Amino acid sequence: MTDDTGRYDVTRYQRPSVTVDVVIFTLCNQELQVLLIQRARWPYEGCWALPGGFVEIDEPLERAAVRELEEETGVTDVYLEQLFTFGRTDRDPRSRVITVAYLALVAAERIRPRAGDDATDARWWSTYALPALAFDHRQILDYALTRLRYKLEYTAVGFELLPQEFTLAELQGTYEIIVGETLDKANFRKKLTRANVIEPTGQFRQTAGRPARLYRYREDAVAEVKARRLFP
Amino acid sequence: MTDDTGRYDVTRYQRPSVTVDVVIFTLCNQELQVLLIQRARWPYEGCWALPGGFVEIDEPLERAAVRELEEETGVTDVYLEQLFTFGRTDRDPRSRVITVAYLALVAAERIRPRAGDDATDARWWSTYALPALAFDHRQILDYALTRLRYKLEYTAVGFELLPQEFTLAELQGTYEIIVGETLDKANFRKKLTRANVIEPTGQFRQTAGRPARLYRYREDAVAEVKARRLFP
DNA sequence: ACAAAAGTGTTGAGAGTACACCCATGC
DNA sequence: GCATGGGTGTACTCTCAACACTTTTGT
Repeated sequence: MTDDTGRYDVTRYQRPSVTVDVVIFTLCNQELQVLLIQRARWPYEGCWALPGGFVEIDEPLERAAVRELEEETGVTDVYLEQLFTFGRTDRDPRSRVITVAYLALVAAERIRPRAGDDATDARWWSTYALPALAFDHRQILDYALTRLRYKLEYTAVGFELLPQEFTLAELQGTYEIIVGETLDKANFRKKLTRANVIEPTGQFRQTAGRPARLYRYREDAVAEVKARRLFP
Repeated sequence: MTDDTGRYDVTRYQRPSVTVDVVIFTLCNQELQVLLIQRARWPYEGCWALPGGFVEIDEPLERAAVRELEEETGVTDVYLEQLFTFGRTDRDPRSRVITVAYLALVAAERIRPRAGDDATDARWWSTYALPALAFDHRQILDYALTRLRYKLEYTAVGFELLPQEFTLAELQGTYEIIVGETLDKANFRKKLTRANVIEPTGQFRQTAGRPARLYRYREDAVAEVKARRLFP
């Protein structure tokens, strides 16, 4: 620490503002969607932005992220992961603002649509057709997308976007949507079986054809699938 | 952003201090070592800590990390990667301090030993025999170690700890020291060959036995070895 | 019976692992 | 020649990817 020399102390420094921004993904209409809110005032008035806000002085970072997430979606207890801290000096025209970005995954049916309780417009956008974003939020979103795709390759994180019980076809569809390529049914199933991260519930779901066995995520499964990547 | 509702503005918030802390690893005496500095004053007076310091108000985050690194080791242009941002409210007894942790890898012979230019004691410690650390620095260091070991499995980052030219035995030794297990010589070589990240320089190094071929890192190599993990 | 969707088996190619062996140098 | 360390070949196993196939339901 620079102040170990005795030449500086904590109060001598101008302090930056610190915010959290949360990239909230969900799966809806066969699309990966992200929640954006429309800014009501300068700067970037009318522009869409990631949900986020200032970190309170007595609030842990992650709790700030959880709070923002809850304010916008009404859900708590979802997958939340710190992504990266963005600290360019010119990223906010008002003053020096450092933002800690988080990645959240929410199953579509868990979202309680928020009554627009503070006149701020908020809606889900397809990640394939995004509007212009405020600040460096486009960069943050791209980073989040890259991380999500990458993470899907070697962890079981895809379950977080599905309901508690799901069929293998639904899970495969999730993966296909996110990574943007089709996967072989048989091989996908074999890998999941070997990874040992899901278990059948014993229930079935009616379909147009043969009923599909329902699975759930194994609570005792290791989040990190050590063995190999889950898809090609 | 919470202030989009119009109820808040930037100046309304008490701001935390923001620091960077850098976990600087090197390889020396067949050990993975980390650079620590001894604190001269309260809090944690006399205690060892990671090098770090406050982020200037007009200074990008990464530049602050580079600056700290240069102050302590005299080197620039080394491998530097943002690790994680630690934001517990009680991590610094002086006030709310959020720290952005960075991971740096420096080849031992690049280090210009710094004359103790500001009476602060600084030295390298083996990661196997660490002293008590100030703040939450032990947690940060453990996180850095985990990340380094993990990253070594699927990237070529190990080269950063070696001189520009190295033998395969030296490279294997690096990996063995960091992951803490012995590797099969033949298989290690085959994997590196397939990964296509190194090339022979044409030079040789004298040894007690047959001279060893020298290699260098391929500039055009992709940092991320997509194919497979580099070791079992 | 047929369509639709679930679910399985087979096969060849390549990667991982273990271990034995050969090669070049100094003394 | 022999010790020393660098460097290679081989054989067995496992995983991967592709693709054809069987099973169970509704109509």
